[in-house]
Amino acid sequence: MIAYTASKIATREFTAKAPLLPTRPQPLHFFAAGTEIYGQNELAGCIYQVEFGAIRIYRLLADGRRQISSFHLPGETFGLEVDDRHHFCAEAISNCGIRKFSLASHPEMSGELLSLALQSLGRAQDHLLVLARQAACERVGAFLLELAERQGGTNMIELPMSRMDIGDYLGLTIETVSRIFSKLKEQGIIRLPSLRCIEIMNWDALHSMNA
Amino acid sequence: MIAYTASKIATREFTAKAPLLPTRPQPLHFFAAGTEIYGQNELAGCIYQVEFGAIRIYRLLADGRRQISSFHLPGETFGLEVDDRHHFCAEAISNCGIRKFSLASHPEMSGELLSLALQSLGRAQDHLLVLARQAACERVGAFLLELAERQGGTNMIELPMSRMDIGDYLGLTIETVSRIFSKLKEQGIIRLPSLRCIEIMNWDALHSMNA
DNA sequence: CGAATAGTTGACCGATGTCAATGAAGGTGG
DNA sequence: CCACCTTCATTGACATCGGTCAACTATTCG
Repeated sequence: MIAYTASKIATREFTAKAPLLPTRPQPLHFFAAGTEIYGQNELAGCIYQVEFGAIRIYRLLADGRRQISSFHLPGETFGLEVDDRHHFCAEAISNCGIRKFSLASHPEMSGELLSLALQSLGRAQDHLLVLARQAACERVGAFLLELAERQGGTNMIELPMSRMDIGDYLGLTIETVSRIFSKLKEQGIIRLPSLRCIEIMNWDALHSMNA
Repeated sequence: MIAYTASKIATREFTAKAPLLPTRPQPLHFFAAGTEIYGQNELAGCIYQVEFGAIRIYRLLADGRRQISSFHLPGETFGLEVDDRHHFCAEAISNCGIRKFSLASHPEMSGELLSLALQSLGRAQDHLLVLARQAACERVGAFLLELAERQGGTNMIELPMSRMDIGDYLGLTIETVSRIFSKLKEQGIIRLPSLRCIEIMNWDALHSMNA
């Protein structure tokens, strides 16, 4: 659908991360930005690992509200479900390369599943805390810290996702997200060299937003 | 600490639920209302099953804000952690009887762990959706439906927890929780025979609050 | 270069939080 | 058994944060 240009494949996305599933090389599947990797109610049974690009996992409510439960960056895995159906959609945010592992045909992976499930659980619980008890600016702060950490602790955060994605992840509107970015910029806590890039100038300030 | 009176042990709390861990009878531990079952940062490694009573799992932020991530009713299990430490506190809401299964000394239970983890994950994800994208009255509606379902689909819901617990679970203040209960009562959707008991009069209305 | 899309900013409003007063329930001691 | 006291819940008045609507700006893509 969308031309696959080199510029889309950001350099940092090739950084290696805990390679959980190196059983044997699986073919790399490409997904253009915006395309669906799997849909709600489809049969589950595979684990996906991001090679490059970024993906979002989300649900839709009947009235169109969307809730993004997680983003996944290179090296990270997704696709594990509570039962044999997908309860979420997975979509490529940017152009992606993804490796797919069928659980049925890789029984040697079953040992990994518990640790994958626990990792997902831990992230969900952390996210829960943010959504339940943090104000908008604290949510954005937590989001930036989380992204920075998952990108290796760098000052220069790359944002593969749109403001709308961020809002749907944090339970905020795009306007609020935008306003808070502007406020943090005014306060010298971050810089915004470009729309999809944030430089953290004051880590302490970000950390002190959270308890 | 608190006298253990028969009246505290509500009758419904003995109803059997999916007995996940019937490996062999474990001694029943008693916890008085308000007492801690385990604390944050303590060593983990056990699974707990509620025999009767109710417990809350929560974290505290530095400024005192509390987030309750889950409640557990008779038959349900809790205590599984992402690593070897507890990241949450567990407290008895009412007087409780609890069975404790050490993972180390019950290797035959390891098969259950994945399904326990996935069940926790599923609940966390559902809760996430509620907190991220639902208004206060929708949250309360979802909470009532969840409790009713976990109590066997009954119309008469017993609330073992205080308004403050409910607020800390739903990311609301006690005043808001109280106001919404009052509003639902006015609209004839629920009745409040007593503080800790809610009768659902109009299921459709509750369901239609959520998407 | 122009159109479409994404992001920012401002004005305004409403939902929810805060603070305070009142009311109800349950436990304790007389 | 009653009265008091403490704790919990409800209700109201008001403030505030964040959402909504709308205009404007910037960026991207054709």
